[in-house]
Amino acid sequence: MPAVRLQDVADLAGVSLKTVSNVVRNKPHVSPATRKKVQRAVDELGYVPNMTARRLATGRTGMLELAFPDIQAPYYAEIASRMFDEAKKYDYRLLIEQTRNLAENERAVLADREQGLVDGVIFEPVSLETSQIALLKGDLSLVMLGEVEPPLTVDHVAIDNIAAAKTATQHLLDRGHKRIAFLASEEVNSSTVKRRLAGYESALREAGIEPDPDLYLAMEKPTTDGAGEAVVAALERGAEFDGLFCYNDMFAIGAMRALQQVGLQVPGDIGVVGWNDITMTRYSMPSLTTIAPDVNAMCSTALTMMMERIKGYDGIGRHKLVGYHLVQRESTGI
Amino acid sequence: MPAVRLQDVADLAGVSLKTVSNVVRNKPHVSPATRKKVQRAVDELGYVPNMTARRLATGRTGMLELAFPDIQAPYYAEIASRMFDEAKKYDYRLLIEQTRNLAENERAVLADREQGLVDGVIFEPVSLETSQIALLKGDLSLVMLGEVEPPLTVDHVAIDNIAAAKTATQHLLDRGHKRIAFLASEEVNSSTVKRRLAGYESALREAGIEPDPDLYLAMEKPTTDGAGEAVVAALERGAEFDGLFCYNDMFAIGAMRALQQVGLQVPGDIGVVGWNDITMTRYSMPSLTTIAPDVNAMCSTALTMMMERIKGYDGIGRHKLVGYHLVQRESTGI
DNA sequence: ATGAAAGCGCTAACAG
DNA sequence: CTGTTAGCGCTTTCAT
Repeated sequence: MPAVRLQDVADLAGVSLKTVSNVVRNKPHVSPATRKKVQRAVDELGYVPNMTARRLATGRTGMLELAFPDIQAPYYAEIASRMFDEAKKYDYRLLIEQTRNLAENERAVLADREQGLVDGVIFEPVSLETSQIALLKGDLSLVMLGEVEPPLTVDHVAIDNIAAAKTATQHLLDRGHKRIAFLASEEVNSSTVKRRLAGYESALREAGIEPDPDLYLAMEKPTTDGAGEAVVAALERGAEFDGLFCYNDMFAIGAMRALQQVGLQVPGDIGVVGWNDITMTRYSMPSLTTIAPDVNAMCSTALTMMMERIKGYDGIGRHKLVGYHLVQRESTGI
Repeated sequence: MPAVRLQDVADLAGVSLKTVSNVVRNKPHVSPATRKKVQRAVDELGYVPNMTARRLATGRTGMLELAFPDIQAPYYAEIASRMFDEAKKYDYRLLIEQTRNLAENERAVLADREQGLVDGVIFEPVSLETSQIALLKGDLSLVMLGEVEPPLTVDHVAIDNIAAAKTATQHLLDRGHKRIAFLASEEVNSSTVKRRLAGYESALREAGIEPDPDLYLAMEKPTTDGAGEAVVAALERGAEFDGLFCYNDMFAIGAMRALQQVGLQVPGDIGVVGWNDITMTRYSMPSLTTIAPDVNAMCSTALTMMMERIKGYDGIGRHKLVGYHLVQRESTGI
């Protein structure tokens, strides 16, 4: 079954190669009669265009890269899923690349594009610094996701982390919790942690509460287990809190499990809030109150900007914020 | 920054295009001196090979497609993650395609390959029938995952679902549970459901228990919520059971949540076993006993077979089984 | 409206 | 060990 080529179809239809090409790509300048004749030959031979050849000729790959830490993290899986759908709208396919939080891999993401594999990269870096990104970017069409400060030339979409963190903390305050702890790992993404911490502190101060450094629960390991361990360690060293705001949902789930294991009730003794609204937050015991970023808007905004870049827009980097809301569930009462 | 080509490097280094090509691809037949000279030119110009052109010339894309229902399902996310790593070993990249359980999409997976985008497809179908797969396959390098009966020409890797279901049921029996229910949705993948049901019934019969049709809990919707609803419905119609074997972990988590919500204890009143050993099973309340397929072996076996197919092996389809084991957690007592 | 010819950048015979 | 010559299959001027 040696691949059938444009020429084969042209021969069978008795027209030139060019005409077949026009028919296949639905270009104008072909008479209906010719079109029909060619179409029949295409069907008969089962012709399918060779994308690689088309790419070489057009210089367009029809492929976008989505690079983030880890496809196994539910939040990223959700982003991937949405991006797949969004890319399809523009007739683009998505190539996923996992950085595993390694600066080395993040660097490779920006360098790889020269391989001509993709037309653009949508990238959520966690380790790479702004200066490095600017350095490596070159003329790559790049859109960044998340909180890392992008270089001036790079488009960027995120949610307002400070405001959202404030919302989460305020919710805990509203529910009557007074001593609220903040659980995070600097290892994940320190600039984002800083923003959420700022929002958390700001909410406390507005309520007349001075943030207690003792209630900043830093995790040793940026994992679900690490979250549980950090909470238990805090309890053991005598830290007292009745509210817990977690950097992400998995940390919150790990923390809730650890709390319940040492006999504390959620939300009875401690109210817990997570971040991301991953699917599992609806099924954890108790279900988890969380900050839900508008992932749909994030993905569609990113793709829109990407398409503009690909089409040639070469202006200064645009910084867009998308919405979020707090979803209240059992972990903060009902 | 107009892309620098092989010829540009050749000009600068003062050698032929072919020699540069040899240096870039680390081929032999190049003197160390020349190699060094060329390398310097490559570095100076920042030359990076154009993959598209290379593909067109070699006919090899260096890309594999992984097609399955849904990247957001934790089990598939795990498979994807492992496959990414495994593919990298062979210098292949992975293109993910979600079928969303639609036969139409599954058909497209098998047809798309002609686009020449990928060298092979690793495919977990749930809706497509064997005959259709055989029809559409053509000369595509294909390896199938999961329980669908593959055509004679197609390679296939799976775990022994009947034996594993038997193991799960036996475990419940061993823990003293007598009336064990089976929770599944025919909609997910009916042939797999049948196999697991067979294993479940076989374990019961060996224990001298006649399977009670009343304890086959069929879900209306193949979702986590659907699992909870099915369990509650069964309880309401008076079904009595003290053990529950679930088609997958998410269903088990949904079921456990529903059971606890109506005041039943897990494992006190009802022992629960899931399937897949997704990460969340370690953090659910209670943590979930589950069947853990050897995903690593599955992925490496699939890739090995794929590489053989790509290299030209054209024999009959090979059917490989990989291992599994039962991981005991709190949902069946400690 | 259709056809002929010239590449896209690279690899792969085949000479030298 | 190095250089020359054809393509890979498609798109795209430029004629016709």
